[in-house]
Order: sequence, then structure tokens, then C-alpha cells
Amino acid sequence: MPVGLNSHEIQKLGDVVSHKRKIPRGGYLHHTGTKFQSLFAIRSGFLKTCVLEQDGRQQVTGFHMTGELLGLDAISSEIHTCDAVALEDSEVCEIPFAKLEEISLTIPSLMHHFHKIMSREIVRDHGVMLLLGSMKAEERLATFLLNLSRRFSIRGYSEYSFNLRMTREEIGSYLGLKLETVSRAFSKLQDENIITVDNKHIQINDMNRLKLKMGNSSCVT
Amino acid sequence: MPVGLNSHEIQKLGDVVSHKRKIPRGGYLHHTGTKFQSLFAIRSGFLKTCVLEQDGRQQVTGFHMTGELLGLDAISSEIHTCDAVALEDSEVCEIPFAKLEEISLTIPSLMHHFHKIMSREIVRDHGVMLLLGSMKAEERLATFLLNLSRRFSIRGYSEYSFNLRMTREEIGSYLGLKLETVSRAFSKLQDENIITVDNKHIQINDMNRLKLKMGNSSCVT
DNA sequence: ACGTGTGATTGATCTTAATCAATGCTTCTT
DNA sequence: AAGAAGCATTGATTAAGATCAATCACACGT
Repeated sequence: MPVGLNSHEIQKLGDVVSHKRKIPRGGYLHHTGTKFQSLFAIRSGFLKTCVLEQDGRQQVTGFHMTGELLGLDAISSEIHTCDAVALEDSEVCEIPFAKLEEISLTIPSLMHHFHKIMSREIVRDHGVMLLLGSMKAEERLATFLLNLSRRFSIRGYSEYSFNLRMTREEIGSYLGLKLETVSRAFSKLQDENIITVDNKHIQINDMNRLKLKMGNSSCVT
Repeated sequence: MPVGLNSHEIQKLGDVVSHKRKIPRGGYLHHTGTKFQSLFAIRSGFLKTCVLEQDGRQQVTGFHMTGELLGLDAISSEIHTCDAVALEDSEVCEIPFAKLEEISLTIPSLMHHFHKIMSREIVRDHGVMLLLGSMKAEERLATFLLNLSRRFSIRGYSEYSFNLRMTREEIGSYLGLKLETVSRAFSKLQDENIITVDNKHIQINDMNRLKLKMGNSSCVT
């Protein structure tokens, strides 16, 4: 949590987040319906979160990487409302929520920062709602790739070349599409030389045209 | 905000939320892009929030009624990320956010309650994502009606009979459907005697069958 | 190395919802 | 009260994506 804290405050925070946990690829960080006690800060790795309906329907609600915070949804009812699954070997810091609230009473800037993080999650969700509610398949995929690209870039990796950690089916679930549609959209973008797809490896050849794809469906046929 | 507060604490909170604002039908509580300073608690009325893309695309992200809190999305960047528009004459309490954070340092239960509210918004958004990502038109509308019904019920109104405040187009935007599709879905539910539709007035005739509609699309043809 | 299973691609067809279009009903304005 | 504007319904057609199906590529375990 990169906030403007002095060393004493960082010390306090460090006392709270001491416990680390490793999750192997495919392992669960938490299950839907289990008791919530801690938030989890991702130190390394890549996870997905997904909600499930009683009728077996499933929806991936997010893909999460280093530095992001998981478990915010569970604060309201103290029960996890989603599964969190590692898509590659991952490591998280456990942050007991009661303790976080406790020390945030003494570090106003920490509390404020926490509020911003929660708010950012709400903004992100609204963005996904816009995507799911009003975009075509290809626009959704372009938006998704650009989002990943930006997040890799922020973390010091290439924005033009990266490996997907998730399957086509998981991408489809996140984007509200079937896996075949995702696959076709990949192929289409490749045919247009906007990206190069080699299984899980993605190379962005023309960032600008990819950005155009996100915005307007009507300009290209 | 119904929390376990003592009278002294309620007094403190009252000092913060003193300012009230009336918004006439069609009026804006806030616009996208304007500076964020306050949250708004709805005292009465009915509002929608919607995000807009640069290309004019628009998505209703929520309908909000008495007791709900607006503006949470704006905490992260201190800029409103959506419009809030009154769908009927409404009244809100303005809650300067800086002051709320300040007093929540001295009232831990208030801070905790606020965290729960933010978390609940995240859970709600995940539910909408599930709806947009995996439900058919009729299921979406059934889910929507049941959600409204429950919220009216909680506020002491009939869960079986109520008036919609929004147009078919707004419902469609929220549900990721075109207005014609919404209209057809209404007609279909009416044909099956599950609801009675008279323009904006909705009567639920068979709550159980409506709930079935929400879950499984495959059971009825 | 070989067989197996999972994940990905591509094609053909079908379903759903979008689009285009016409009409009717309310509500607001003057 | 009459007209206009906005909102809603319904029908016909089209388009997007789902579904069904076949094949391929690759990773994994034995």
C-alpha cells in the first residue's frame, strides 16, 4: 500500500500484514460462503475471482495481479461472496481486517487510502458493466487486452507482449461471451494485423488501431 | 445511517449531514467530471446514475431510492465518474466526505458501517455483472423486477404492486438490452400471467413463477 | 515415446436480440 | 381542447453471437 506514511506508521502497518500465504496454481485463496476475516494483498502471481449462482452459472468478476487487494466484497456480510483462484503460483499477504480498521483509526491517511481503493473497485466494476451492457464482442476483447496491457506496463512489463494466464473460457466468462466467440475475436484481430496470437502469448502490433476497436464498432467492417 | 450509535455520536453525525438539497424530477444531483466533495444520502425520491463514454455510449449503473448513499465512486479520484439524475422529485442530505472521515476516526462503529456500505455496493455491482454476463433478456427483467420489489417491500411499500419511475429505455440501458426487447419481455411475462403491466404500473401476480424466471431459462418455452 | 485429456480453432447452423418501421397511447404545452 | 412530443407496443427483418460439431495442438503423466 503505497501511501504517504512515515516510518513509524509503516511499522504499525507491517505488524498487521505480517502473515504471508502461498497459493499454488489452481489453488483457492478463499471460497464463496466462507467466513471473512482478512483482506489479501497480492505480492506476486495472478488470480481470478468469480461469483457463482445456485444454478451453476458462473461469472468471472475480475483478474488480479501484484499489488491489488482482494476480499473487499466480503466486508459487508463477513462472508466471502466469490471464489478467488490462483491462475499461477501466487503469494499474498494476509491483512486481518479488524486490525486494519483498528490501526486506520490512528493513521488517517491510511484510512483515506483504503477508502480510495474501495472506491476504485466500484469504478472498475462500473466500467465492466458498461462493457457488458453496451459493447460488441470485438470491442470487449480489445478493451480487455488494453486493460491488461496497461496493467503489465505499470508493473514494468512490456505493454506490447505478454502471456495470458487465463483460458479462453475464463476470458469469455469475464467478458460475457462464449469461448468460441473469444477465439474468433482473437482471430479477427490477428487477421487485421492488429495483434499476433500464439496460444496464450499476445503481441500487440498496432496499439492505436486496437484502441480504435475499443471505441467504435461502426468504423471498420 | 442506522448504526449502533449513542446519542452523543448521533449528534456528531448530525452536525456533519446538516445540509439538505432538493432535486426536481429531471434535475442533476451531480455531473460526470465535476469535483467530488460530498456523498449524498437519499432522504426521499428516486434517482439513476449513469456513466458515459466519449463516443456517446451510455450505461445506467443503478437506480437508487430512499436510504441509499450516492457518490462512492468519486472518492478514488475526487472527480464524479457518473451522472446522478432524479427520476422524481427527490431530497438528499449532503455529507461532506472530509468531515465524514474526520468524525469516523472518533466513532469506530461509524467507520465500520461505512466500510460495509462500500462493500455492499461492490457486491451489488458483481451481481449486475453476473446478470449482464450470463442472463437472457427475460431472466434479466425478472431479476430486475424482483430486486425492485424487495427494495420497495423493505421500505414499507407493496412488494406486489408498484410504479416504475424509469422509462423502458433506462431499464434497457441498465439491463444491457434495447427498449424494444424490454417491452417484449414485459409483454411475455404478462401473457404468462406472471405480472400485469399497465404502462409504468407493475403488478406481480405470481411471485414464485417470477422467481423461477430469474433462475432457469430452460424450464419454460 | 505414446496415449490421453485439456484447451483452442474453425465451420455450419440456429437462436436471440438488435434494428428498422409503423402505430398507438400518455402527458405536457399552449 | 388540440396538438406535439415523448414513450410504449408490436411486427418484420437482419445481424450477432450461441450452439453443435469436428479437428488440431499441446502439455502431462505413465
